[in-house]
Amino acid sequence: MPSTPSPRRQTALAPYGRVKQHLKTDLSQGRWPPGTLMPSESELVAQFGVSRMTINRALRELQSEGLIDRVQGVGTFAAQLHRVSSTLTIRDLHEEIEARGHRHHVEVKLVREERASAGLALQLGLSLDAPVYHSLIVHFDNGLPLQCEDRYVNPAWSPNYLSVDFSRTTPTQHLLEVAPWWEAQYTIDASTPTAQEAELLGIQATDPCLVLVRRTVSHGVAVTLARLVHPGTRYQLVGQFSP
Amino acid sequence: MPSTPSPRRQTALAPYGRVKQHLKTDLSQGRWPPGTLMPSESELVAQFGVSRMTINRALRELQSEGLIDRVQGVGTFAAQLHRVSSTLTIRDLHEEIEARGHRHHVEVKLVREERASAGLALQLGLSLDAPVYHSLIVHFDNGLPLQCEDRYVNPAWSPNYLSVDFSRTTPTQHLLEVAPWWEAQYTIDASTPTAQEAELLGIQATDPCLVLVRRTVSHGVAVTLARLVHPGTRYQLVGQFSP
DNA sequence: GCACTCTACTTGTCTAGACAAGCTGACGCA
DNA sequence: TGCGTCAGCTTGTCTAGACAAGTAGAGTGC
Repeated sequence: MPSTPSPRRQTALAPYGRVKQHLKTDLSQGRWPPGTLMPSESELVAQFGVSRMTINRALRELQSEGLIDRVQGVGTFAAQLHRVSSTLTIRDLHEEIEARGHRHHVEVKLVREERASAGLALQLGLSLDAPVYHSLIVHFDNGLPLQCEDRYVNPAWSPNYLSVDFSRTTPTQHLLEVAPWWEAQYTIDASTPTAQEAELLGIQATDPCLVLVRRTVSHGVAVTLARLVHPGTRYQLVGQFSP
Repeated sequence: MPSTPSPRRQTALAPYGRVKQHLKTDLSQGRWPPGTLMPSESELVAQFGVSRMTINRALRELQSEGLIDRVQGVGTFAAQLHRVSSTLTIRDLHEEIEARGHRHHVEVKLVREERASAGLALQLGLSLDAPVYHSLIVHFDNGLPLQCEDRYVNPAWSPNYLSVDFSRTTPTQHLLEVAPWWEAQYTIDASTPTAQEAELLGIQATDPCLVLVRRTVSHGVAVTLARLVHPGTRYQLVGQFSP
């Protein structure tokens, strides 16, 4: 996201940055309540003594940050702030654990070819009973099970998925290489683990778990469907946002 | 976020949009692997036959989307894609339920002034035993308890918090009015509810819950600390992202 | 009252040129 | 060899002007 740019340590901000900063401050102090018409570009040109392109860039970036709404032919308005969206960073678990200075290792419980069930075929865009790769891997943080990764992979994307050494490369890393470009939808909820998951994670079947289900699509073709189960007591998603 | 803009239904994209689209396509097809040097602005000017400002805008937006890295004096590089960040939209529960066409109502269990405990004082930036407002509200979706909202509010931000009619205005809405500008940190995890929460939500004390703890800060001053507990079987966070 | 047109204003975008700032490598000198 | 200088590249930004496209309101004619 285009944040107020290159601070230029101690030095004056670039003009467009000054304009942005000024408007941001005013907005945050309640001048122009949400929905209010703000000054037009030409008014700001006069006020700041810069060219219209400079004003325009400042306003365009504020718009991309969701702070203002602009309507061609009408004007610029302070944004309604009801939507609350946040960036949530989900890093590859291996990186995340190493970044914490902990030791990461995995146990590969299963890597094999299976036949797609009806639901799975639908999710991955395969035909019924088509071959599909299935892996079941448990990730450990300093020897403690942290994630149970149950993953189905579309063989079209990774024909050699079955022969990857997952003790060296996590499936996420591998798939990022074969499909560096993708989109994903995910759901997060809390539920209890399956009996197998409970056993693999070394927890009780009644212990709450944070379950993240993620479906990844690349160029319109499904790549993988993953169910990531974390013991609720050991794992937390963190993030931050502003309106 | 600045996505490829104004589609101009069926019409040709604006030149800067064409450049963006072209580069995006090439990037997604693996020309310029991550870290590779991409064409310079002047090369792109020659290639696309547009002015440098137009190329610059396209590149600047691609950069703000995290697709490329640019270094002054050196060049433009295809971005490393290991970081996976996503936008997660958390709307006001009232809006969310109404948007689903469901009926939303609340039961206010508690609204009162209390004295800040040590931990709470620290989180809200108050002194020990300072007055703090505490509300406990249960939100219902079509009559089914969906969220238990346990909230502490800094009286400095909302002196009349105790007299707000929360059956008409949710605390979120109210606080958005008194502090329209804020930042928040949150954690999401799965755990079991407290005995009180289980009772309020009509679930077993062993049922997994999705717990969202959010601390909101405005102008450097803590506004509120909220613990939102959802029955895991009834609530799901959804989102999507691309690298 | 109603529909139309026309004008003034808004944002959206592009251009050609300019200067600043930062990096790299070649060159020349001690 | 080692070091400093400098040319030539890069991106970062600003400018003044231009035209396009969209909107709202005033005025006009029926």
